[in-house]
Amino acid sequence: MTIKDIARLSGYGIGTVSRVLNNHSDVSDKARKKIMGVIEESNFQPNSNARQLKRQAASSLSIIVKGNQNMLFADILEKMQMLLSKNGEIAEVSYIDEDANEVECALMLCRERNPKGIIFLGGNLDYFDEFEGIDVPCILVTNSAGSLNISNLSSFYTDDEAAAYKVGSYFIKKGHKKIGVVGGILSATQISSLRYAGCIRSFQENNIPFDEKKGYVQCRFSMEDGYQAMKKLLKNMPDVTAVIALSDTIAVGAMRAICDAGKKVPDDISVIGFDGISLSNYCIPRLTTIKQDTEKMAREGVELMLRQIHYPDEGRDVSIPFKLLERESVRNL
Amino acid sequence: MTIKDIARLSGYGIGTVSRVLNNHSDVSDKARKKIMGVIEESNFQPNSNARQLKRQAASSLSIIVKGNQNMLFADILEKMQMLLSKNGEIAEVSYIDEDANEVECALMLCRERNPKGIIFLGGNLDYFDEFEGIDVPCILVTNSAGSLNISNLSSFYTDDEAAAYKVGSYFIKKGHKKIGVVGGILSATQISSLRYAGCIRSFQENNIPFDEKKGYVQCRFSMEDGYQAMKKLLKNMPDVTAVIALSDTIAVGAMRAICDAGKKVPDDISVIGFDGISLSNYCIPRLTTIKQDTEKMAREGVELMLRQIHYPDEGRDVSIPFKLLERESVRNL
DNA sequence: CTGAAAGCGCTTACAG
DNA sequence: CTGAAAGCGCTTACAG
Repeated sequence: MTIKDIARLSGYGIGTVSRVLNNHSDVSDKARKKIMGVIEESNFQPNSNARQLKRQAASSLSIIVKGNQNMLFADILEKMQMLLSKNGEIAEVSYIDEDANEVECALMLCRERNPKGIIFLGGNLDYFDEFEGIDVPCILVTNSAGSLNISNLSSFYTDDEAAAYKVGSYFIKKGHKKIGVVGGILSATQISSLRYAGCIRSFQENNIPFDEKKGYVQCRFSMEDGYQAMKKLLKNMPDVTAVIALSDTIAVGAMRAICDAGKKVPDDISVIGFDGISLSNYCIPRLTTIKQDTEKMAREGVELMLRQIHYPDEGRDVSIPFKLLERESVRNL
Repeated sequence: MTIKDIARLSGYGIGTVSRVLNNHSDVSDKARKKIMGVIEESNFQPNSNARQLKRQAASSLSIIVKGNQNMLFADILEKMQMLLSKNGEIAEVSYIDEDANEVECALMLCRERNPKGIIFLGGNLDYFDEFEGIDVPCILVTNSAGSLNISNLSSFYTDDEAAAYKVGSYFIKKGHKKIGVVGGILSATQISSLRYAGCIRSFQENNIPFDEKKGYVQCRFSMEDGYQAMKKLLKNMPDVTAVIALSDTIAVGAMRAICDAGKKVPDDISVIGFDGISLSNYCIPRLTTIKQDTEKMAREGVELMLRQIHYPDEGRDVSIPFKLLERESVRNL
């Protein structure tokens, strides 16, 4: 069933059918009615490849999410889609692996789907040197792209270094001196490096001794990895009293490992996570964590995108305030 | 940059360029080399809309996932993608809302992307009466489509009724008599209805009194909803000793609510979940749950899809055995 | 082995 | 308000 069939069936030309399909105003009511009838009856749906090919015009937005299982991104995505649909925009979302190249993915999207704009949930700055092929407005969320200085690339991010510094300082203020860090593979993700750097700075400024070899166990962002990393940390530092987990997911795994080692959170070991995903408020004990303001990231990101679609604009690089949520997983020493 | 430019730049015709692009054998080495050089140099990428429009031939598989935050589906998806890529197949995945119409989505995909086959992760049988427009092989996972009798629709599922029956009976065998059920909105999801029916059957066969009005609190599949539902159940049935949560996510919320009410799992109240997602093994206490065999679902689903792509075949409706994982959230009464 | 041409299903000036 | 026609960027018989 093609537009030709509809034209034949309705007795009009394909041009008129196309106009009806695209809601143009210059069609007689009679023609519109007749054609609509045939379309509905035959359940016709225009071929979107032909449509895209012809109009070369952008139809929707694209969102690229790094990681299938990332609960933080799932949260932001949900909020963004709500805002977008409230503004009459549709977004196609593509999930890629946590380590995959998002810019390559964006390039492909540009060719195939021709989006009006692209939102990246998570990103690795290393990949962005191929960015020149992309000329629609882009927004990167949770990472800063400020250092790249690309005019059609904005970013909304949490200051991870400062957040981690706050976590470290908080532990120290609570009297902790034997602090360990689990999670994040430094070479792979900027977020980990930034958070780790913040931890280190807090230790140094407060003269807290820290043995990088023993006190820091790298791992991927999953519960199982957090679990294994914590077990290792417990071996490296049997007297550890406070653990900074570089994400909530890792923290949940770490708390389980602490429990399995016969210790209690926070009585024996205190734990703080990052992100503030929903789970952090339902685990037992409730996790003290850095809450990223996903609400604000989603809102400001979408607003800027909507604006830029219409009026090309300078890129922005906006740090979104975070908050340390004090809950049940930390005790005073 | 189009195929025409490449033809001009290389001194060959567009037909030859196209043949090189599609790896046809009937091209001279000289031409291939020259053209490849130009392609690489100019970083040319064929327009996939034109390609799709022309060849009308299926290129990849599609996977439709119902729910962004569904950790069970994320797990199955990951396994399927691994298997698919091992077999040289690529799958495009589309996420839709937990309540959205997956058949509508599939129909759109068929028009736009022309997939070789479609895999549904989750599905609502009510939507499948519009299925006739789809004629590629389809696989539905975690639901049974057997009752539909559609020849190009197979399903791999857990027998939810039997699983719930087993959970109910297990509690009863452990001496529990005051049993509550949280989660799942019966009118919205078949899975909930099936699981609930299994619970009821176990109660009836064992003469356990059950007041549907008080003992069953419906809720959506999230921790927050599980939390609220459990609070309500606690009010309805202050003497409840065992809770069947219709998913692990709900169970985690429920355990938190129990804890906030000053009670302990499993000492005061036992909890069992469904699905066996990763989290169920890291929460405190570890959750006793029905483990769906995602490994097997993924493997058998992908295998059948691969076979059907090549040799059209009858649909199958296969129940995948589940397992009750006995962990730490249940006690003997 | 190669090129010229038809055609995939649409949209949109253009002419009436 | 409407139709005939050009053309989006490809692929693939067809003819050589």
